[in-house]
Amino acid sequence: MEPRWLSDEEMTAWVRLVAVVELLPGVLDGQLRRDAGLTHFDYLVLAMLSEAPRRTLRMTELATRTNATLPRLSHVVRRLEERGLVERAPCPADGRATNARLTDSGWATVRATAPGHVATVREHVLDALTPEQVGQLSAIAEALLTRLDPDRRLYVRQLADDPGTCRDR
Amino acid sequence: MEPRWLSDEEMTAWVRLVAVVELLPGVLDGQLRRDAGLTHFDYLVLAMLSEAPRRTLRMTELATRTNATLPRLSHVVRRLEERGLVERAPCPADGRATNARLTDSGWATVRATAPGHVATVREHVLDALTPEQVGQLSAIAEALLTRLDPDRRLYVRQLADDPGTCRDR
DNA sequence: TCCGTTTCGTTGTCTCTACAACCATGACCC
DNA sequence: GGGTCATGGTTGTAGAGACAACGAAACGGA
Repeated sequence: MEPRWLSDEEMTAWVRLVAVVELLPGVLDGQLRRDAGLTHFDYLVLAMLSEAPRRTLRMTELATRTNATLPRLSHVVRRLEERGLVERAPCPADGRATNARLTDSGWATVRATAPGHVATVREHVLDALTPEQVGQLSAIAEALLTRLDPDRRLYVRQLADDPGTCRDR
Repeated sequence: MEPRWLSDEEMTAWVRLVAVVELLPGVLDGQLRRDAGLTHFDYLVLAMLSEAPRRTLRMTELATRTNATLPRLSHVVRRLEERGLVERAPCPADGRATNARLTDSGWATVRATAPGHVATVREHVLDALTPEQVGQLSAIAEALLTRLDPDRRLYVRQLADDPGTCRDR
């Protein structure tokens, strides 16, 4: 059962996409590590918390918003907690759940780090594209995510009424 | 020095791109690991060798074509050699250089693995896009690579007369 | 109430990657 | 020839992710 092979156009697009996927994390990690001792994933965790009400999210919700598995997030949050950037506390309403909260120190770190990070994103990604291409990229990435994450469990969604935090009943 | 912030369109595109970059490697690694015990990067190394004349490339050239650093490649090739998929031999023409060569076993592995890998690429990436979007993706990725790898040292290029292999003088 | 199942999260182990240090060879130049 | 520098590659080690196993709390019937 031979599969449908790739056309030249498809092969070119695929090779380039693979190269981007291989190189982009290194660029992001490099800048953040030099400037703040953070992984890009660390930054993502802190950023998601910083945007949440009370700077607090449940681990599961945080994993969803950072496209991560729970074990991975657990390790990362433990390390961030050891550095004083995040706190963990059991959820009063659900004994199984844990709330992660951004500390003042973590908040300060995010604020100090964001400008450099945004500059890097501009320099290496957005400013390389025309406004039209930014729109195309958005649509393409959205289409890919429907295949990469069919259940739509991951990546950001509307937050209308669910704060994602575990509070008192 | 506040940086230029991101517009809504830019932010959306960026968030989605980050999600793709986060999820795609897992999908590729997962299928290849289950079916062949290979990392996607392992597969890339084997595939590049399989397309080279005499199934042989110098380590530096192989690193270029796989978008990898030399230390990383060195570790990977050592492990592939331990599994009998690749051989290393000093280059007769340049005492510093090492030629990596795909063994018959490695060749068989590539041939056996390629169909499943291509099917995965189709299913999770290319078939999610219209032909027009494939072209857009190609152009966008090309534009990004000029920023991510300004020296153009990495990723595939024309192979006109340079075989990339170190042979006898 | 009791038992089975699901959900939530942590931990241990193994593999892989990044980074820096290192060694050997070749190239250049006086 | 003998410095000096550049190039090609390997190795050691420390850190981060994948995966599986585990435990604890909630839920859902019988």
